[in-house]
Amino acid sequence: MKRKPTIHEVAERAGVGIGTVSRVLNNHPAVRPETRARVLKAMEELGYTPNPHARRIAGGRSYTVSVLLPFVATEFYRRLLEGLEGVLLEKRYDLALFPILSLARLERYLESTTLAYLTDGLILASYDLSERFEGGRLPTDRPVVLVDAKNPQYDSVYLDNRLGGRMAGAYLARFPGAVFAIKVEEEPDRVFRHTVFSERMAGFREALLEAGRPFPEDHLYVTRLSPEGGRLALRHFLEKASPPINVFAGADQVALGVLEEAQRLGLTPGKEVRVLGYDGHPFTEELGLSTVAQPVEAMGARAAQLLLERMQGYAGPPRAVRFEPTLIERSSTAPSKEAPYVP
Amino acid sequence: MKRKPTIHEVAERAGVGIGTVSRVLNNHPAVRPETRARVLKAMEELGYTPNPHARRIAGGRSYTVSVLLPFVATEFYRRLLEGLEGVLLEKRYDLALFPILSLARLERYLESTTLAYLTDGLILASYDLSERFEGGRLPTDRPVVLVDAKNPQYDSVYLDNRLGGRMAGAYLARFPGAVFAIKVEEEPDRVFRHTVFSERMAGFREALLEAGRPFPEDHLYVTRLSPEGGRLALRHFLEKASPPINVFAGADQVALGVLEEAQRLGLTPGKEVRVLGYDGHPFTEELGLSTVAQPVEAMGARAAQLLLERMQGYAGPPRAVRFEPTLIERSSTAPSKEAPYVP
DNA sequence: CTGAAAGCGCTTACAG
DNA sequence: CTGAAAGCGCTTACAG
Repeated sequence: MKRKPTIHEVAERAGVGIGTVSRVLNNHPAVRPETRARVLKAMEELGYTPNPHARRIAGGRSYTVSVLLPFVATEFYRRLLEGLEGVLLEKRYDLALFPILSLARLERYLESTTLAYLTDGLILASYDLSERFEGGRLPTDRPVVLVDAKNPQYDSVYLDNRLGGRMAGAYLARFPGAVFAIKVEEEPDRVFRHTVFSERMAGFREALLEAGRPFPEDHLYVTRLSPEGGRLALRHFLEKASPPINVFAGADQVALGVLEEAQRLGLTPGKEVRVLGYDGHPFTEELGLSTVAQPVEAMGARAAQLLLERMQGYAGPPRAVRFEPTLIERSSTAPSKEAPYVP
Repeated sequence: MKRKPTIHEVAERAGVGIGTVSRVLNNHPAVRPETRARVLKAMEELGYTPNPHARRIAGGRSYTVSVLLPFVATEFYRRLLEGLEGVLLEKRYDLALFPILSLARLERYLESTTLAYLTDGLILASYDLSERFEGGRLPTDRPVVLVDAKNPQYDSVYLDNRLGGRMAGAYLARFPGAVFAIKVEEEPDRVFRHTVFSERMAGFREALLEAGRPFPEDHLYVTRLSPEGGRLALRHFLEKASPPINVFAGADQVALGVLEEAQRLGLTPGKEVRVLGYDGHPFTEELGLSTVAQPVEAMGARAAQLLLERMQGYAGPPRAVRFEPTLIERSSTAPSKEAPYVP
């Protein structure tokens, strides 16, 4: 395999100095359009791509951003990364992912030796770090943006999960039949714990209360995040009440299992068993699963923008960007078009 | 926050040239022990740590290794990384983790722009890549080592899962009562599919056959990898046969659910329900869960060694290192000490 | 608008 | 065994 072309070869081919090549690389305005075009062409022909290590050494920027995220494999993080990547790649930034498998690892990430620390900025997903670090601040001088989490010390992009829970409660309260809910359990051994599931459930209870609908304790089923948890939950609920019943599944993954089990039992979703998910993941559409949708990609994109601004020197106070969920009604709660939902 | 110290400051403090500092950094033999000691002391006092970007630029090595692994959060990968880190950190190499969320991402990892590609070597975990890339080779000129996977083109470290399945089958065949098994389903949308669960089950069936024990089709329950899957499985099995029954759970995670459900139903593990897991994860010990244990940490360590050799220039033919599992008998299959298992 | 030069933090022959 | 120098692939004032 032959060596990667360098800036020198590009310069030679384009008939310019290496400084000029560097300028087009960095979108410096002081380059004549024709010159720029020639350089771009040379890069194209050579298959040139800049060496981030050299950029880091020379200019102090490596054009890569670290994303620290929980080591849980869900559609949520897939979508979040899509949102982040969308805006970052466009600005020619690269992402380095750092799944947090343990606290020791997180700390190592933040040590100065590791590459993670040597990137230009950090996105921290889903963790409330205030309890873990002194003063709630990460030991880094790089800009940091939180997403799916909130902290007064950093720019944060988050969803109002309590509102989402309230929407779910108000919606299901309209229907006849008992109301049930599934709460996703936080893993006890998870390095950091996030509170999204509790928040959803708190909002849900509030809304039911306001609607005057009873919600006895044994109408709540707690399980880990898995479709099988949803299956077990539905079996449990059917021992408590007869159809029609209404189930707020707390997460689309779990709602999927409720649908699977309903089908196995010959119960019609949207009729005998109304199921409402949470997340708005792509797969809900083809399943006809009603859901409280989070604009995950948009949240990721926004977080990336905030970080970009910080990396470009913005030094204002921490910003908190709040997103709201949307309830999407599909056949799992409303088989017919007769009664479209109007909040 | 003040700037990181550089090699120059270390040199000055130690009263030597920067070349000498670099030599002790790289364990070059031609350094007088006293000089080395002085330099080390200066580094210590300054809190010096070398800049990997500069090292990469200057010497062609960044002392970081990329680990590409599936984005599935299991104890298995946690242990694997421990094994890898153990030997790599000792040799002053750093790890960069690249969870493979999608095929597009894998390909981007391997493009020359990204940091992943710019590390010194690659560890690829659990994926059989022969179907995905032309000629079964990754588009990189860095050394590559596979772990928990096997490919004739690369150094591979793998477990004999078929043997593990056979051991499980031969072991459970000794007991009275019907034999059941849980097969973990491969996620259809997983970028690459690994075959470990099928291999285990194939070995299991073989051993039962050889032992003359029947294994009807409906004694196999298929589920995703989750404790809840194990709970559903046990309920299913108990509709097919009365205790005592024997369950090969295929994975410790799933076996955990079988134990949970047995407890819920008031059935005694090791007596009414014998449960055998697979993986040998740490949590099995305190649960008293019998399991077919994989030496995951050792596999990781071995893979790291192979990669280290390659990075140091070893150019021999691909090596395949096979590991064997061990059956650990605990109370979930043998409540008393009366009949210790001797294969 | 552009080139030549200095410098980023290292490594590595080259001399001594 | 060790220092001084050249060079890795870039960026960025500095002159023009």
